[in-house]
Amino acid sequence: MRIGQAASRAQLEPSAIRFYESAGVLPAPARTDAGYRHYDETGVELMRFVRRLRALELPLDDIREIVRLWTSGEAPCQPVRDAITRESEAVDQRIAELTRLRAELRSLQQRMDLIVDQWPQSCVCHVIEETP
Amino acid sequence: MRIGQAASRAQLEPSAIRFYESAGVLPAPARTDAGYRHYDETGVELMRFVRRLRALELPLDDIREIVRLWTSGEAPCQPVRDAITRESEAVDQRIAELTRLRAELRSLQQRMDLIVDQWPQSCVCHVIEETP
DNA sequence: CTTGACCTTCAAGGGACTCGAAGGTCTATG
DNA sequence: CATAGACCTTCGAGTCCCTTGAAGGTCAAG
Repeated sequence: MRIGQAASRAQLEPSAIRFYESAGVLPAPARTDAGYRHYDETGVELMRFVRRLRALELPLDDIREIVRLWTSGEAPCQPVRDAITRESEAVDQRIAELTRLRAELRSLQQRMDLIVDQWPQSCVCHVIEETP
Repeated sequence: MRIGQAASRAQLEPSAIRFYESAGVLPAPARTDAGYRHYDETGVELMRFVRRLRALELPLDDIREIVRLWTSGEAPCQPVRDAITRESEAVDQRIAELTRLRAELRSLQQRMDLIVDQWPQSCVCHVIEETP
């Protein structure tokens, strides 16, 4: 099948597939006489595998290595576990950051609403200037 | 003062200041005879203002507009409130996404640990292949 | 006079793609 | 058989927010 159908079956964009190929994540497929990429079931399976790993927001560098082992017949279990561990920690950190940020934004909103209620004409921006 | 001192007083990198200037966020400062950028207190204050808005992870496009009003004497209160509202919603959404992702990652980790405990030699990657 | 710290500009890189342009191919229909 | 329209190709540039590096100029202290 050609890239469009492979893409829709793997739930990826054709542009993403071409990008993964150019980035060395997916192997270069066979070509038809006209130069069209030609994929088989295995190719689509590999795309799905990549999509699932990307859905976990693993970096492409990790996925490339995992796919390399996978396609060379070696089980990439340990790299997968390691990548998931790293990603898990990164996600925890980012959630903590965003939680702090959300509190900060909420507090700013409340203070600005308060000021607008009390002195409708006054400027509200100085609340930004308080924090160091 | 020159860019280095301004940067350390505003808690920004010199490269960031140059970038903000090139991006039209900070105004171009005066120059010494040798071509060095020369900043005064107002310049540093503006840098601090920008840093605080960036610490809220507001996009530079919003900050550029806010700074434009600010430096033209107009109070940018409403744009600031709007930008903070947008950012607040974006942060809420991202936290929700990451929370789902964290649950997914935790679940994968647990299932993989379980498999490794029970069948130490078996491949663990097929847990990735279950999800659609 | 030299050393070292600071400054200048410009170009490139990172991450993970998407989009557009210019052009080739395939298929169904009139 | 011609042609419309859907699909494919490559390549380059754009997104976002800076950082890093190269090549070179300036300044103060020793």
